[in-house]
Amino acid sequence: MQIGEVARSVGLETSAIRYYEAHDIVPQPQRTAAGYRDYHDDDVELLRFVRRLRSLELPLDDVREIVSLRTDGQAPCAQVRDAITREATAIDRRIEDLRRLRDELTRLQTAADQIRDDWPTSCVCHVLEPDPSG
Amino acid sequence: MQIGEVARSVGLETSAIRYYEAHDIVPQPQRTAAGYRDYHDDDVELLRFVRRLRSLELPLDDVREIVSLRTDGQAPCAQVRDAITREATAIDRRIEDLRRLRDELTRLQTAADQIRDDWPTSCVCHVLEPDPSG
DNA sequence: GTACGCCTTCAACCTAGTTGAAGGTTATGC
DNA sequence: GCATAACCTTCAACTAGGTTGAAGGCGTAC
Repeated sequence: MQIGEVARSVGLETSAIRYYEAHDIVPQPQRTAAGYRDYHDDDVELLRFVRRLRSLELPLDDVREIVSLRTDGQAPCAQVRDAITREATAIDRRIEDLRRLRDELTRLQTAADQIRDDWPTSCVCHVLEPDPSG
Repeated sequence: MQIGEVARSVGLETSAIRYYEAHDIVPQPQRTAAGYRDYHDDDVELLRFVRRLRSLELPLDDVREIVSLRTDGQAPCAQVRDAITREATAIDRRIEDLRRLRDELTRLQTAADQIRDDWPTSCVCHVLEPDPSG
């Protein structure tokens, strides 16, 4: 199976697959006589697994560890569990940050709408002056 | 005023200030005879303004445009308004994505907790198998 | 004179790939 | 037998927004 077909089947770009190989996320596949990558079903399954882990936005370092356990025949359950917990915590933090930021942008938009009525005697940028974080 | 003092005053790293200068976000400050950057009050104000825009996570390209209008003596209100609107939209999308992702991680954690009771006959990684997005 | 803390530039590194150049391979049609 | 298209190969450079580190100069105090 050529890389393009694998890519379409798994839902990755060929460049991403080569990238994973170059960065030791997945092992190197066999090659044809012409030097083309030649993937077997197991390789495709592994790439599908990687795509799944990345779809959870797990960092590649975590993915590398998990995949290496799996290809060693060990169950990477504990590592997957830990990685998911870490990622969930990080996402909670990020959502909270973004929510605060979104509220601030809304406040600025509201203030800007009011200021527009005074145009051109006032400027929306004055609204930016008070920086709460220092 | 030396760069270190400016950095402490404004709340930026010295490396970030040099980065902004190198990438034409802010104009180059004067130099002392020894080649040290020498900032005036206006420069510091401008850097504070940049920090404020970045605290809203506006992209540097937007910041560059807004700052260049301001240093030309024009009111960058319209651009600030547009940039804030774009950023708010992007943040809404990102929050929605993260929320979905967070829900999926929660589901996985729940499933993992149930599977742990069956250990070692089952593996949390089986929970990963169904990939909803293809 | 030397120790410390500041400053300088430049290059490399970070994440997770994407894009493009230059060139080799395979299949199809004529 | 050859053109053409659609694959594939490697390698380098680019993305965003900086941070980190090396190698060296400057300023002041002891």
